[in-house]
This record gives sequence, C-alpha cells and structure tokens, in this order.
Amino acid sequence: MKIASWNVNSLKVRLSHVLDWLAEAVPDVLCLQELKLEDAHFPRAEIEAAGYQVAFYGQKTYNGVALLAKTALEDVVFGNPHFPDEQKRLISATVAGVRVVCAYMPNGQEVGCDKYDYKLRWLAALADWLAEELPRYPQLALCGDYNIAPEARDVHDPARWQDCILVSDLERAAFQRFLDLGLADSFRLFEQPEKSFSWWDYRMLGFQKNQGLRIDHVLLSAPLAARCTAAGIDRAPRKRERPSDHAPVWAALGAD
DNA sequence: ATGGTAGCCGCGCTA
Repeated sequence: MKIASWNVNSLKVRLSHVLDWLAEAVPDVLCLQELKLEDAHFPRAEIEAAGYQVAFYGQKTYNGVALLAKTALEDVVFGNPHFPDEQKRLISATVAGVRVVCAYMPNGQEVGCDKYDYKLRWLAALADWLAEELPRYPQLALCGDYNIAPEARDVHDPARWQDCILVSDLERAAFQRFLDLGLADSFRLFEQPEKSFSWWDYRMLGFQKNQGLRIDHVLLSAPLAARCTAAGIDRAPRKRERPSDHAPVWAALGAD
C-alpha cells in the first residue's frame, strides 16, 4: 500500500498534474491540500475516471483538502471535532484498514503574529484529538503539509532560517508532540539523499537552486512504521511547467 | 530592509 501527500496549490490549475501523477506513481491513497475551490467545483468525474474514489472538504480561494483512494473511503470525518474552524484543513477516512488523516496545517505567516498563534493552537488541538484517535485506530497515518521543517537538515540554509516561520522552536515542539504520540517520520526510517526538500519558494529560482524545506510529511503509527518498506519525495512534478510549489511525498507499506 | 512569484479575486490577501 502506497500512501502519498501533495499540496497542489489550486486543484483547478493542477488537475492535469494530479491525473498524470496518479497514472505514473499509482498511490493507493493520495492526500491533497490547498485545493482552493468550493466542493461544487471539485473535479470528481475526472478523478473517478482515473480509478479513484474521493472525499473532499473545500472552500473558496484558500485551504481545502481531499482524500483520493483506489478502494473505499470509510468513516469520513471533516475537520477536528475538538477545534471548530472555518478554515477547511483536515479530512480523515479509513482505507483498507488504515486510518488516514490528511492535514493542511496553518502556515503561521510570521513568528508572533495572530496567525502564528492560530497555528500553534491548531497543532495542539490536532495532537489532543489524535491522542484519542490512536487507541481507536492503531494503524494511523498523519499526512500533509505540516508547514514545519522538523530539523536543521530539513532546511537548505539553517542559519538564514533561524527563528523564522516554519522552523521556530514552538513549531518544532508542536511537531515533536506528534512524535511523542508514537508517530514516526516515514522519510527518516530510511537513508535519504542530503538536501531532500518538499517545498521550494516560487521566487528567486528556489527550485533550480534547491533552496527548499522539507515541510510535507507522512507520519506513521508504530504498527504502520513496522510495515513501511520505503519512503521518498518525488521531485519530478516540480520540474513541470506551471508546477505546484510542493512535491508529492510518499510512504510504501507492506502487508501486515 | 526589501524583494522576488503564484493563485485567487478584484486592484489585496495568503503563501
């Protein structure tokens, strides 16, 4: 079973990239973030024609998340029951016995501002909820755009990013809370190339210079981590014309 | 200290 996650930065603009990637990479589950469209405009027919079932939670202009799966999406939950939120950032479902949580975690904009405070509250509420969900769903994957680079090696230039948004101590402490719940960063279960990133700023030729951050993650509960056979980041879609600023990240699971 | 780009919508906001 292959579980993937991709911030597409507008599903309307990136639909052809998504359909092409589904055909090439053939994930069993794909978590999408930043759809930037209302549910009425979700391209359901096109995705179903590609052989995927869908569950989505969209809004106009900002945010929006979706789950695509080759088999049934069961027990779909929209948002975090413990955190009322107008911003559509979270959708969960069970696929082939795996609880998949797809998250578009807040960016935070700038350390110390109101959006940063919202980010920290949002992350804490998700961890609180997952603490309750994990006993119910021992096989759980938390996938998405975390907007957090967990370690210095996940940042192209740690000195330049010191104390900035996406790497600040409080954000990394929030990430650590997910690990403390027993989740493992699938990417780091395996040897990986140095300077592996999942997001590059559109500006200043960020991708061409590999000035990126690894902020998209597939975290796995212990029973799933034990099944994980490989994990990676697929940079190919980022090289295309009019790409998302994020690359898809993925983890492969063997049988129980 | 600022700007650079992209998507959306509407000429600013968010990332």
